[in-house]
Amino acid sequence: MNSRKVRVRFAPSPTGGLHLGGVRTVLFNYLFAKQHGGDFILRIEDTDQTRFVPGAEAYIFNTLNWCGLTPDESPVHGGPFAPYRQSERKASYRQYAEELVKNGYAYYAFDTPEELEQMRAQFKTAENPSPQYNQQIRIKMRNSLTLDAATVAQLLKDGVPHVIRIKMPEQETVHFTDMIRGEVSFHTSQVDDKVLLKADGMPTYHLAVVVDDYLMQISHAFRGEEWLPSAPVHLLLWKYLGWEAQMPQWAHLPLILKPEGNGKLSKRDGDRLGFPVFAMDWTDPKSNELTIGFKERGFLPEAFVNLLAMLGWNDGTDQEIFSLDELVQKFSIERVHKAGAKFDYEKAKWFNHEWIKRTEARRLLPAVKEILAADRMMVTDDALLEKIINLVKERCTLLTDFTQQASFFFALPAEMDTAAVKPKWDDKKNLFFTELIRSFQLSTLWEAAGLETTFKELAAANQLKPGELMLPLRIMLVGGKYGPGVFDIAAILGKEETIRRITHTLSLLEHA
RNA sequence: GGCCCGUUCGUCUAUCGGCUAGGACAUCUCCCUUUCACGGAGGAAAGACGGGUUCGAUUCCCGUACGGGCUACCA
Repeated sequence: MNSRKVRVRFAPSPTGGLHLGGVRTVLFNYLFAKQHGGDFILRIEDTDQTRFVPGAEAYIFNTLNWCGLTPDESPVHGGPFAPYRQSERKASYRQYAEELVKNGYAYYAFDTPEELEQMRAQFKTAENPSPQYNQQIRIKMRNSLTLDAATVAQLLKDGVPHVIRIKMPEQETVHFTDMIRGEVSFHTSQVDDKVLLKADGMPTYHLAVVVDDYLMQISHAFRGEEWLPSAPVHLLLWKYLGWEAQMPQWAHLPLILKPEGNGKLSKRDGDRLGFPVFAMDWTDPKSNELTIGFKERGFLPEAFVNLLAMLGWNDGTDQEIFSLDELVQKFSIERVHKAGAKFDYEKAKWFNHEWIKRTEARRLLPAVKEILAADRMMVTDDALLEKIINLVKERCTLLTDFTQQASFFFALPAEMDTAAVKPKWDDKKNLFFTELIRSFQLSTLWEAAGLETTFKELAAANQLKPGELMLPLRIMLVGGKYGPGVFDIAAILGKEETIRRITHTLSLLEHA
């Protein structure tokens, strides 16, 4: 259809943490671009100066970096179409708005916020709870359509605050082909006269997105479904500005919904239901309130990207685990679902579990080290840690699970679940372990299989079932009813430490 | 309210007119394991409703219902 270079953009407004749905939009943009050998541009849409949040832009970059979705062009990466922050492009928008006015596609409006409020109050009825600045209303307002030319000229000359609004045509049907939804159409009589240029001289999203997509030669525009209703405004702007031939192809992505059904997923749902919604931790600079992120919850970026991709897309087979590279290869926008998807945290965790299981210990090492360090466990022996990771990773759903699964290798268990053995504890068992200590002391070869043999032979000699003794040994070494095979643990702990822990617990049981 | 979009197991989804409607998560049963997991076997579980079109509809069309989005000088 068009053979020009694929250029896509993600255009967030830096007002806080990056929502999971936002990251998915990035992902689909990225996949599409990379698959077609195109460029992925990050453009910051900071046209609302009242919503500036310090740190939000840096957060976006950190998040993309963590996910491995690096832009080719952005405020920090630079590029041939700089600047990539709309606030820095402010000067370029007015001319286009003025051009629209000159050609009769837009008009000046001098209504104050109070007047607008008044208008809404005045026309508000039960049937029409939110009156719009549309074809019926605009003739009742103060704008260059109702005021005579001289008055308008004077107002302009006096520097009276005003906006520029698009003049929606009366009887037209605007339609386009959405890459996901197919044919979509709107009747212009139902669309209001959106503000294009604000009184502060900044463009609204509607103008900025069209101008910048044009200037930056964007070929495909992917965004959330919540933008669908304003699509006719954008379509018309492309046409009125004379750029129709260069208009990108649109794709409106389905929304990510709350687990229990009603509405799109929000940060609040995560807080309420106990799962992350933001990609990474976000601390609101005003309230200092911390919102947990997937990263800090213990998700691998590979898993995060994978689960996001599967929310609304599949390759038509039963495959569910995809690497980023694989996604780049197999992704197709046509296979993206139309309907919104309810977010299922259980399934999200499953993806992470799968990725932990299939990721090499060596690559898990830095993250695990960090997690243990957060628990005051400084591990210096990488080789040892790697061995431990391999031993326990299949029972870790989140990276943070390594705290429980691995820390007993490095420190005496903080809690000793002696209650689990005490009810069935007797002198016979006590004797057995005393003897076990002795034979462990004598053993020259310290490895799992050998220890198990020693253990079982000794049990037989004492006429005890090994099964009755395994749990006590586990408690002695681990502190609780979890962890990998006991003899594997003993092998890693080493002779001295193993004996020390058995002795220690024995005395605990005696004095309890 | 208006406009727009959507609708297959509880959840994510496969199906592109003829299927015993498949898979995954969760759930249940069993096996493995005298910890917790992993793994294995099996079970229960779905086409919103009503009309068409058709030899035949989950699949195409139209209504209805339900769900969602938008309705700011926010994106």
